[in-house]
Amino acid sequence: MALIRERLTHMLQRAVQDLLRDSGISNEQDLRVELEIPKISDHGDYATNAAMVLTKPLRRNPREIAQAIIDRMEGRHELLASVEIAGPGFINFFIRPEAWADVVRDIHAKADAYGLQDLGGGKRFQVEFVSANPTGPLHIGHGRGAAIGDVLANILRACGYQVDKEYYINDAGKQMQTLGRSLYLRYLEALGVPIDFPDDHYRGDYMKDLAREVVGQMGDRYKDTPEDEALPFFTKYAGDHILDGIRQDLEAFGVRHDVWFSEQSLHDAGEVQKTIEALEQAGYIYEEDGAKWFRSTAFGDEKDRVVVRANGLTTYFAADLAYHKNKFERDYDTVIDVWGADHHGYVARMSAGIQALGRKASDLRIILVQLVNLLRGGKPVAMSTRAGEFVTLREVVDEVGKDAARFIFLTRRSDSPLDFDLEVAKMQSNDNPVYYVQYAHARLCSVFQVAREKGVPCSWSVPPDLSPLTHPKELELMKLLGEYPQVVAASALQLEPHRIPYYLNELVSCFHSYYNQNRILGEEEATTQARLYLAAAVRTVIRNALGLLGVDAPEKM
RNA sequence: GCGCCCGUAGCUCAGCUGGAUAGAGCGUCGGACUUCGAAUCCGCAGGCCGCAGGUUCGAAUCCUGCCGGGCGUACCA
Repeated sequence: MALIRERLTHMLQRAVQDLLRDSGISNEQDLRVELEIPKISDHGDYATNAAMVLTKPLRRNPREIAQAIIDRMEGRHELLASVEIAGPGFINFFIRPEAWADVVRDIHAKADAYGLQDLGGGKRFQVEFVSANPTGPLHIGHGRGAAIGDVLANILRACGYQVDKEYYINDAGKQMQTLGRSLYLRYLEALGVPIDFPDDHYRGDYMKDLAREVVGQMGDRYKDTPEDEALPFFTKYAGDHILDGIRQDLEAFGVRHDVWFSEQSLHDAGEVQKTIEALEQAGYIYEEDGAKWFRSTAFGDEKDRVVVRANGLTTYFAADLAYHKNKFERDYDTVIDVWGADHHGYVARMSAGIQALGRKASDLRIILVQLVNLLRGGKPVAMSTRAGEFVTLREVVDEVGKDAARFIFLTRRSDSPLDFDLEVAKMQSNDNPVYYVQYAHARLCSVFQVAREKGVPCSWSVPPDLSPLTHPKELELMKLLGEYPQVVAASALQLEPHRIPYYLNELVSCFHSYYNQNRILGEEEATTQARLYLAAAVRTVIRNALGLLGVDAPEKM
């Protein structure tokens, strides 16, 4: 049973195509025919700009065109109560009220699968996100990236893409040496050896904790070992344990990556060298001042970039090129990178890189996540990684909760900076948008609980008669429920997870309003049955949408 | 200097890749619980969509130039 929007879209498209063909016009590609829900209910349940868009190719008055389109919409009387031509040439469609019930039956039939669809055709996507250096705990900025990447992947999966979530571990290079040495020094310090701790080492308290841990396990075994011999142990220990902590923090935040990819493994397998050779063969490498340069300007970058320094060492960018080459060799159709916006300067060169390696620019999509300003009571909280003064993601999750933190991160466009005030997040807990949504779910569960206690039937093998659903709020609810798949699809195509929380808010707001005006239980039996059936559909959609967001849908709160 | 992002209600932000009279939450003020959960609902107030041009039937949305804020501009990782 096709949904309202689909049926209407289909009908409209056929009419437009017929009209174009009859006018002797070949298929126009870039016709922006849209079917939207007007802001004002007087403008119909749906409206289209089709006639206005056709003004140019047809060279006719939009209102005339509108009438021609309507005349060509076959079978419209089954679905439409009326059609109007309005304003500059909008066509406003008024759906027969009883048709909306199809949406509710459809939701019951699909249940958990309502909202799932096949846009991707099984195409393989990879979403790489967080990828924080394993040199310290995750902070709140990582949390935002984690929420966005995780949910984006969920949404894409819901749309029929085959998606892997990946974390790139920067476990190579000088920083790891520095990390190991930081731990080594803290270790000695914990054993009472006087040390001089350099400014450019990792100063955070977590290193002291880790050092105490080593002392607990190893005692003074490395106290008299020469630094050169001791360092490999400390480097590995620090890297492993910090990464482990990151994994646990992500877990507590509801994020689980499918693949943890080591940068070091690229070096070990010689892939960095191979990548440079591949670029050389493609003619994009030249030498200058003793270094090897990648000609990224050939693809619109501002300047060329060094891949091998004069001292013979490869740059981080070279490893990143190898990494992306590797991604595509793993047969991903599209690769999505979620980066902090402070890395935006790297977009052009990375795009150049994959193009030089033979991929289309559109095969790599980079989402820039703006920074998070952490506040406490309106005042900025100092965030310095070097000095070790920062609030970790874990602390935030412990303080405000996983659900609230995720929801706050997701209820903003990623390219908009975000103020995250801990005090406000806690103080507001009752007015927090996430509780607003969760409350609706709990409320619905409660209604069903009461219904069961009263012996009112509330599970159906056959849909009840839905004709009692005539209240304006009921029609509005059904209309909104019917839009859910469309919202998920748009969210996937635009890579914009924030649309889901906004939709949820709208749906839930409508439900709360409805609930306050009407009783579900205790009405005449047919009415109660129809309303319960609708309520169950609302609950399903809330639960499905929250599921995409990785936010719990509690039955009680 | 150059590049990217952002300027929408007092505050925080949406505005669906050009549509009709620009929305929501918070905050202010005033209302609604003997009845399914008041963590809710209803109402009032609040705007030259940063400024100025341009594109067209139509601009918060697209283009150009300014103003203001953030970030970035390594043979660092």
